[in-house]
Amino acid sequence: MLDRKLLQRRPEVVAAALAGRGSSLRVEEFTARDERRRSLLAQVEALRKERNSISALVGEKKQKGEDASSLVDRMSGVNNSIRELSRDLEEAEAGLEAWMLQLPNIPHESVPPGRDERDNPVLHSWGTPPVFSFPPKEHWELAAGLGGLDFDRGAKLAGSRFTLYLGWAARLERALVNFFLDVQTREHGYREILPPLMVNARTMTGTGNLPKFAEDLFKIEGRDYYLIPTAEVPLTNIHADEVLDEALLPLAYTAQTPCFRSEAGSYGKDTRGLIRQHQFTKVEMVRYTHPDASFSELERMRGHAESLLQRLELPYRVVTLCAGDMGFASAKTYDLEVWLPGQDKYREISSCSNCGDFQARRANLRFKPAGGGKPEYIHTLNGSGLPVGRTLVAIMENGQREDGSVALPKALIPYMDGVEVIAGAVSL
RNA sequence: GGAGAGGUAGCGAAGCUGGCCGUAACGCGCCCGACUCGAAAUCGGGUUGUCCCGGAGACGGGGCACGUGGGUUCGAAUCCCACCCUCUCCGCCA
Repeated sequence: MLDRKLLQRRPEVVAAALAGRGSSLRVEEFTARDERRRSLLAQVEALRKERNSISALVGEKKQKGEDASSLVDRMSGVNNSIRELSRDLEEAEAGLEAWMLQLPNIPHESVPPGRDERDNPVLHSWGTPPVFSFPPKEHWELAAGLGGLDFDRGAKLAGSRFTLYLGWAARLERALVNFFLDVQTREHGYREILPPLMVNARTMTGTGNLPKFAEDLFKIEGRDYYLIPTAEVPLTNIHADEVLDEALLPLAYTAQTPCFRSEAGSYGKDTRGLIRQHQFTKVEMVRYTHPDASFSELERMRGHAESLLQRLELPYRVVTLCAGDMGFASAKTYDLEVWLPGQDKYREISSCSNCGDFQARRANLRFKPAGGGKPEYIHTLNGSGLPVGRTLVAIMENGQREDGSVALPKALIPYMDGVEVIAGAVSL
């Protein structure tokens, strides 16, 4: 949610930002709605003031035992007006609120302009894509020889975009989760959280997943429960409606959770393999920071994600998302793209965003400044560190050998009971 | 699911025979000051949020908020109804 004051005082700033994002919302609509709301509010408040003073007079008279019936008569007229105008005011407020919830965040000034992913500049690259003496396979082709990933039975059990992991693949999934959490908690200072996997609409609204993106979510029928599409949702809402001491900042949380996504808009995309699933495991990072620190904290958090890829010896590059390609709630986003030899291209594996105060306004996340003063909105950041399925894909494709086996990164071997190579004969 | 208790400021807690008690008693915490070489202890003072109007600003005027939403009433933290959540006991359950 954007600051109403900003929309009131500098509508041109918001208009320019919306245009840069390719949004069709028009700021003039805010102005019209807000003016109507404020005019109604002024009327209602004046009437309420009158009601309060009459009511006080009635109280005095009654206490003295005097007759107050003329005042009581006058009050019924005032009350009727209040009732009518309040109804209009409520409608105006609700309409404005609904409109505001549709507004995306404003890109930070350092965000490059652009329409879509083709306009995302590469910040830097790490590692060298491996050279193979044979045509590298995609991960699902490798899995056909190695077992471990049973796409057919996943589909039988649940449907398309569900996969059954067996043996080494299930074990590798668990190894990656443990590896990621160990690094994040021991070395990067994150506190491990195990949040609910279902949350209510209020929580989904806090992060910006509702009301606009209901289509992307799985909802429990007949109940106010939604399956989380990422741990960002519960982690960012942990302190909703709280006022934290400034001394607590920055807070850093991590959690590994299944993520559930309907993938409603992606029919036909990535239909084979693990790249795009309805359910996948992800380790997420969330940071709550002082407003002055959020952009430096974004760099730090991106470093945490990069560190994981480096330890896994996976070549990647970092791109800065252009204004037109950024997510709804983000003020600035870096994507980490890992090299996939089977696809012969870089594919997104981590997204690190600074949402500024956008989510904090929705979720009512504030801190009390150390020197005293009014509560201020916290800045929230989130990043994947890392999604487990896509990491498993990258490990398979980058570590593949001519015989169809897969050499594991050294960092994972302790987590795999010393197994160094996944081959057909491996039994885990 | 059944029975009972409760949801008030950052935290704890009073108020709940309806009207100067909601800038909300009292306690803790926090901030400023005194004492001290300094600190602790002690003493004095301060400390809700939000929205609207006016003002460059210090600030001034007003509305709202006692879990949420309704209702009764001239007037509701206080009475009534529904719902949500927490705690205790019972039942059921991994």
